[in-house]
Parts: sequence; structure tokens; C-alpha cells
Amino acid sequence: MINSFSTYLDQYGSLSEEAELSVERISHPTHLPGNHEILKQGNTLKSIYLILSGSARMYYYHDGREITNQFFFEGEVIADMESIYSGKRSNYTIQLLEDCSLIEMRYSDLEKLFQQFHDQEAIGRKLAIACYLEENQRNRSYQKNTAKGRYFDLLKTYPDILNRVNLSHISSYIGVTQVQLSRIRSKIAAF
Amino acid sequence: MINSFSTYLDQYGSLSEEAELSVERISHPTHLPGNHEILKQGNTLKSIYLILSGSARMYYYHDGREITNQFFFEGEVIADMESIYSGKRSNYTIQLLEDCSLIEMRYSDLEKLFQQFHDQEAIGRKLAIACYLEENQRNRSYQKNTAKGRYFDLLKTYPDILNRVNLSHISSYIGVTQVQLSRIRSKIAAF
DNA sequence: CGCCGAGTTGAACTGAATCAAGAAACGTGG
DNA sequence: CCACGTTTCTTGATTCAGTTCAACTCGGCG
Repeated sequence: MINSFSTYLDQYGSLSEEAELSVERISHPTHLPGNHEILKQGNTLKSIYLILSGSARMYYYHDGREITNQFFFEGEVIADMESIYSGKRSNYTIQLLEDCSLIEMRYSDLEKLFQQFHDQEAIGRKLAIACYLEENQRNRSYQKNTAKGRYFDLLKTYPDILNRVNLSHISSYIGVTQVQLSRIRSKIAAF
Repeated sequence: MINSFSTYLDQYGSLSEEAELSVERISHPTHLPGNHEILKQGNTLKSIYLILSGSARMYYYHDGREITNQFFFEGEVIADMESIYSGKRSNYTIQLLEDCSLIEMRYSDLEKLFQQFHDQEAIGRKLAIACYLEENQRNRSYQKNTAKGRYFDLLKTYPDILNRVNLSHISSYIGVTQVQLSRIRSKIAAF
């Protein structure tokens, strides 16, 4: 059960008591309503957010359409790695899909912990590798599957996503039109 | 100009002199011929390899066909992050595409440096993030492009790939049949 | 010279996009 | 609590992109 950044980080390695206390010190609980935009295109993301309850998505525009690049659910951390890491303006908008209970952490504070504690840095490295592997799996899903297969792969990761997220968000995430995803779904239902 | 692991790592941050010496100490130059398999499916990768000259690819099987998941060229590091990081058997085969001049480093030696030097760990984290961002960009290429667009995106990254790699390897990398990629190419040539 | 692997090209077929219209679900104000 | 408008989802017809199977070309090499 993930209810703090410490428990979140525990998944990737163990922290010294001192580092763990520092993590708690820079953690700030918040509540934000559905539809709230944590990051707007053209701005820079300054904080990351652990989700205790609720969900969010990160999207960008291409040819005037929204394409969802990432979903975030309970126990996951909302962040645009690119913007946070580079400090540059983001091409993404991050929008809450439901009312959320969050824990906020300023990235500048976290950076200090990386510098201060070697074990914190080690966990950061492992976490980044985990993100890479996940992203690589998504690529393999594209290489070997047709849209139906990608849809199933997504359901494996997020089984209840259908009840919580718009079809159009899901469809753009797996690189297919909303219309086509609706058809795929209907074919599966009727068997 | 990348001619050692030190110069490679310099791209991501600076190392103390002590750490840099240690990096050199665990580096071993090698030459290996084209077609050599650095890793075979079912085995575990124990070393990573910086490419001074030559190229390689990493592939897996799906429905009996080879799918290339990664290319490696000069100045890049050959590794199957999943196998190396988890120590588990790999689903991938890594094959040299040309005669290669390499610098080998055992991952167990590198791990020790991560533990020993905080700045080494910091560079490792940055490197992992860079890998993640690259992989994410590949995903976006799938989300917004048709096969032609993905082909162009690949050419942006590796402009001379056509002269060095088989069409079938390239096509499976961008998730399209070799036949279709041939057609795409011919349409572009005739303008 | 003949073989072989790699690439090209054609024809038929399937998966997916597009355009468009209608049905269902949803929220807001009266 | 209902009526209305809006957004989301479904379904159909058409067009386009991509796959499959197969035959052929080309260059390298024994």
C-alpha cells in the first residue's frame, strides 16, 4: 500500500533513516479537483505528485488533435520527466481526470536529496531504468501487435481503465482513432 | 569524439579523477567480427560494450519472425538493460552487423563503481533518464505518424542507416513489413 | 556459370482512417 | 426532478494504408 513517497521509493530500494526523514520533510499533501491542469503546455513543471487517489493524463497536440502520452493512477507519480529534468518549457499538458488526493514534492528539493544522499540517487537511477523498460515494452507492443493487441496490452497494465477514462484518451494513447477502438471493443464483447 | 568510456560518460556529467581512473581500469578494448553474437536468446548479458567503430542490433522473435528492437552505432553502448539490470535470461539476441572495435566493461565491475562513487551513480541516473526520453520519443512517433513518418523519424536519428543495415531490420524496427518499406522508399525516390 | 540473399513489384485482401449520422450518457439551469 | 444541450460513443459507407503471397530482378560470390 503506497501512502507516502517513502513507501513509493521503497519499491526500488531502501533508504537510510536520515534520507527517509528528509523525504517526508519535503512532502506536502494536497487535494485537487478533476479537470485541474497541473501543467499547461508552454510552462515548466516544478513539482512531482504522488497519487493517493484519483487519476491524470498527460497529452500533447498533433495536427490539432490531443494525443495522450501517459496515464497516471493510484500509487504512481505524475511528472513530465523531460520538462522537470531539463527545466525547459513543456509541450505537454497534464490534466487531472478525477478529484485527486496527492502528495506534492518540489523537484528542486528532491534534487538536493539526490546530491545529499547517495542511496537516494541510487533509487533514482533504478526508478529511471524501470521507466525506460516500461516505455520499451510499449514500443514492442507497437512492433508486434495490431491495434487490438495494443488495446489488450494496455488492459493488462490498467484493467479498470475503461471505467475511468474516456475512449478518445485511450485510443490516442494506443495510436488508433476513437472510432476504431469502439469497433474493436464491440467485436470483443460479441463472442 | 567518443573513444573511451570516460568520454562517453562525460556527455552526462563530470566524474572525479578517482572515479575516472577506475572506469579506465575496468575497460577492456576488443575487436569482434561482423555477425558475431554478443548475446544469445536465453543467456544473460554480463558486459556492456562501447562501440568505437561498427554497428550492432538487438532482436527478438515474434510469431517466428525477427523483430529488431534496437540499433547500436559508433559512440553508443551495446546493452540489454533488462537482462543486465535484472540478471535474468534475455529474450533478445544481440548481433554485430559489421566488424566492430569495442570497449568492454563487465557490469559487475560497473556496479561496484556505482556503489563506490556517488558521482558515478548520478551519471548513471542521468543516462537512464536519457534512455527513457529517447524511448518515449519513439512511442510518440508511433502515436502520431504513419509508417512513412516513422521511417523519416528514424532517418533523422540515423541518417546513414540505409547504407549499413538491411531493409528487413529497419522495417521490423519501425513496425512495418519489409515489402511496405520498400514501397515507401520507392515513392520517395520518385518525386 | 549458377546459386543465393536482398530488394522490387504486382494483385488480392485485411486493418484502419475518414466522414457522417444517430444513440446514449451527462451536467446544468430552471 | 425534468428538459435541454453538449459531450461521448456507436454504427455504416467509403477510401486509404499496410499485409500477404508470389514472381521477378539484381549483385555478389563460389
